[in-house]
Amino acid sequence: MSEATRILVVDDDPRIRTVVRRGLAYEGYRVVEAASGEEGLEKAREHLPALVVLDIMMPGIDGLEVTRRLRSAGDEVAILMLTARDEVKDRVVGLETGADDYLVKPFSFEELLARVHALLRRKAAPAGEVLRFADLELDVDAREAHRGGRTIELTTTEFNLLLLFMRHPRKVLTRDVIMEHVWAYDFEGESNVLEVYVRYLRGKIEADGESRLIHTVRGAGYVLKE
Amino acid sequence: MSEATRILVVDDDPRIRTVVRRGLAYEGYRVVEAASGEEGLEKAREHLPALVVLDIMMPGIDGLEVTRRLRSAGDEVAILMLTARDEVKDRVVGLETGADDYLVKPFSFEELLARVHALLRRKAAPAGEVLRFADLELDVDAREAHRGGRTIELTTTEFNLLLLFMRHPRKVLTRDVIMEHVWAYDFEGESNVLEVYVRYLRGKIEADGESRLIHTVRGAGYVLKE
DNA sequence: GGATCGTCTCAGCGCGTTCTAAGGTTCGTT
DNA sequence: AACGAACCTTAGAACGCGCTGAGACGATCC
Repeated sequence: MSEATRILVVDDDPRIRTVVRRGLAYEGYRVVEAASGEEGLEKAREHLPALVVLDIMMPGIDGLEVTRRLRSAGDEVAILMLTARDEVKDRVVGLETGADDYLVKPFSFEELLARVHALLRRKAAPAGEVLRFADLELDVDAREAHRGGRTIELTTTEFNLLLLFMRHPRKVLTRDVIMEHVWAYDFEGESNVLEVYVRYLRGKIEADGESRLIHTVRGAGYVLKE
Repeated sequence: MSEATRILVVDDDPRIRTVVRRGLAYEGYRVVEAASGEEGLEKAREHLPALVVLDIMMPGIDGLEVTRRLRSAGDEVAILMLTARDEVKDRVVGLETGADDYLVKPFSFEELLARVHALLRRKAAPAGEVLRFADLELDVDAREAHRGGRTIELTTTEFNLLLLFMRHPRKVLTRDVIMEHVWAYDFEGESNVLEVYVRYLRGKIEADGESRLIHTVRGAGYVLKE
């Protein structure tokens, strides 16, 4: 993506959060923090991170429950679980619940970074990935789309935008979220680039009499749905 | 692959060896066992495995030393290290020594299998002698290409670049990826070597009225496709 | 020492991509 | 129905990416 990958760090221990935040920020990631499971779920919805570093042991909603809720909401975000105890059971339960990998505390930052890289490579850009929605396909490797038997070439911005939609189908994406992900704008600078690019995309993927896929939600943003 | 992938399991604990051997054999791998570091080095030389599952704690030559010797002998085999103690230092030293990944004992077989798969995917080095794409052939041994009945001589850099494309057809390779693979740059300074070499390649493999094979993807990189 | 080959730098330019801006259209609210 | 806000559409300006040709530099061979 044009902008730095977002990572959400959920841990009730502020020291862990700080270490992880600083290290990942130094590596060029955009880091969002949450001090509890509740806050984690909220921030995940708000920022659409590519990966969540999630402590398993937390008061209130613990890491396992956060994972369960994210997954049952259809969120496929990469989850790296931090387990305090070194017990097979914990790790297995974590993976069964829907986490993608785990790391046993205490860990060095280098270990965390290695797992983060591996996960992002595996999850965010798996080889041969083809995203599908309705009769629309997005070939991530080739950076091209397919619909109605034709191949659709996309520019970088068009691709990034469509990728965001395809990764969050049926979910209303607000203007702010889209702008942050595709254009890296922190600030609304009064621009209609987004509308222009939605039009470009529609022109390419909704040719002729094909059904509309990118719908406008007035006052909110856009959704990918039938 | 024409033959089953070979995996060498080095551990002084026969129970571990048995569990791992049975599981991996069930998955279709050819498993070779060794009960000590010395035997491990010997079997590695003899069988040229694609991956070594290596216990770190062994009497005599331990896992770290085995790794060191393999690496200093130029062996790039994938190494998955088994560490008994859950101490950061052990794991980090293991990775620094040249291991590719580690697993903390006790582990479930599923965990082991996941790591083995990931490692093989990452490290696998397909040594095809002649790569083909469309009407273009790349003879890896002779380091020359063929198209339209003629033989195309390539310089080292041209060959490496074309090899990368041929190994990832129809996949957009970003500038960074190409630079890392072909030039091993940390890309500090801006350079357009890549563009220059793409031009050289195009000049050689897309002579006259032949169709374009290396396509530019503006803002991203290049793709090999029809 | 000269010639050839391979690698890489540099600067100018063309053109695709991105974005702005202005006017038009639709929608929701009253 | 009327109004303003939100969104759509279009054209074209501005930007910068990638292409190109020339040549500097070092290595190798004669």
